[in-house]
Amino acid sequence: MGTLTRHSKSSGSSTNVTTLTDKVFQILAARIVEGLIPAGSKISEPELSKRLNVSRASLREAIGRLEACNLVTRKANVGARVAELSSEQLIEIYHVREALEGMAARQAAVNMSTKEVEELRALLRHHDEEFQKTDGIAYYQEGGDLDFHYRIVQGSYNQRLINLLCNDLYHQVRMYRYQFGMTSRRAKPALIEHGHILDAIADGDGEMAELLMRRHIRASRMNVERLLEQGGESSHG
Amino acid sequence: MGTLTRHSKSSGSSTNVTTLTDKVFQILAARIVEGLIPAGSKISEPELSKRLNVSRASLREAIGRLEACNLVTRKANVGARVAELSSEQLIEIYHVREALEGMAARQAAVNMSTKEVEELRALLRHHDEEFQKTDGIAYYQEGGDLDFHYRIVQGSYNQRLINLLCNDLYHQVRMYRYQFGMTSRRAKPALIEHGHILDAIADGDGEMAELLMRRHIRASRMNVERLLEQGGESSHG
DNA sequence: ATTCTCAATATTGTCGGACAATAACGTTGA
DNA sequence: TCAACGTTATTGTCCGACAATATTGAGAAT
Repeated sequence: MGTLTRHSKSSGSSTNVTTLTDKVFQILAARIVEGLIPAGSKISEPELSKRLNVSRASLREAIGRLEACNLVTRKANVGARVAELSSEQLIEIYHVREALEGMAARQAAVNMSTKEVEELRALLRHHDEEFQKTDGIAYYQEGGDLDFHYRIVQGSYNQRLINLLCNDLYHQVRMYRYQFGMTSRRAKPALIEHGHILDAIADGDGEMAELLMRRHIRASRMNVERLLEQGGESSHG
Repeated sequence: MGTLTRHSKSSGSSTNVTTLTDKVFQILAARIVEGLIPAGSKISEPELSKRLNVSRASLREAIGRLEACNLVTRKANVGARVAELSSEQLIEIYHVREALEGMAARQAAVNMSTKEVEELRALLRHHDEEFQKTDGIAYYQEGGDLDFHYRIVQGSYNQRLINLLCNDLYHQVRMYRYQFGMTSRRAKPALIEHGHILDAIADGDGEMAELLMRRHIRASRMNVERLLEQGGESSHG
């Protein structure tokens, strides 16, 4: 197990994963994000290439892309290690998200179709029902929240923005969630805020959409900062 | 010429360029940015590896990084081409810069040292003198403007922000400037705006710094949009 | 025993060659 | 003219090799 069937024709998979390097990248990215490969651990090229049954060349290209996504760090002649996640970096990412997703919301207000807005509204309704049913115990989150943000970003129709957020930052956001799984008591307020953001987008009010999105992410960041102060200097220096 | 002396010990070079792949990347990035390799042209691995005197493996890793910087685009089994620059993409980049550099200015207002602020002020004075001397003919720009923005970004001390802007976007910004060399009639207003941004930063007023920086970049974008409408649907579809 | 030095070892960076899969191209045939 | 086909070139991938460097461990000096 854990081995790649070489030259398999990506049978019915999801995204357009064509080359072997793509597959290796996706597999490793998933494992890193989900913590299956622990943070800080070394990535040995000889070992991994054997375990995945791919050549070192392909593996190295995949590692290169992991580095571009900040999922691993590399030092020349030493090798790659799974990225360590400090709380400082987490905060940095929140600041970047605030800026980038704020702009995404602004552009989504202009560029999203009414159909897309409707679908997103339906999604929020669904999330709300889920939330009522499980009564805040089981979180709609872990996908739900990111799903909303993801769609807003897509709705900006700004390809640069989409790449930055969906190909780079979201990997890391998910990684952080897996690590210290702070699903926050903010599930309900977040849901409400999502609704207001969507309202502004439906109105075509880009300025308001950006303002609300930024406030939303800022609140999330401050919540995390609070938790970090209180709870744990557990394992990150 | 154009050949790499293999295994040369990076004698007294500037940045920490250690591996061969690093050098190849830098060389190609520079050539692409400066238009020495024309936009849209194919990047042939056999040819380039011969001309640069490096192996295909090293070259491919370098190309991978170029792709991560959006300097080339790649299609599986087809190869890499130097990124085409449409006016739409240029506008997209401006939007991203507005968001990102606005945030950078906000954080710079908090994190820049008084010494750094002083140096930046001196730089602006120098730019102003240059501008007076050449009386708006020769532009202080092409470096001057980017230099200012670059320092603000550095002053944010947000590593994520720094990476995004300095490693990815600025390459492309410079590329666009080389291509349609729009040095804008906005040199003087830009200088004044830079001053005001710096004032806000010196005051530690992050909100104002962000607002001014965003307005500054927005004005630049609108200027470009105007030029694009007027001047040229020359060579980008 | 602790620390320093230096040699043995393992890993990375880089090379060259090889081959399959695919795309680009030119030729032939209708 | 245009479509089907075979040829060719390029990319994706593999393997094996070696130099440069980092890491480790053993032995020597204090």
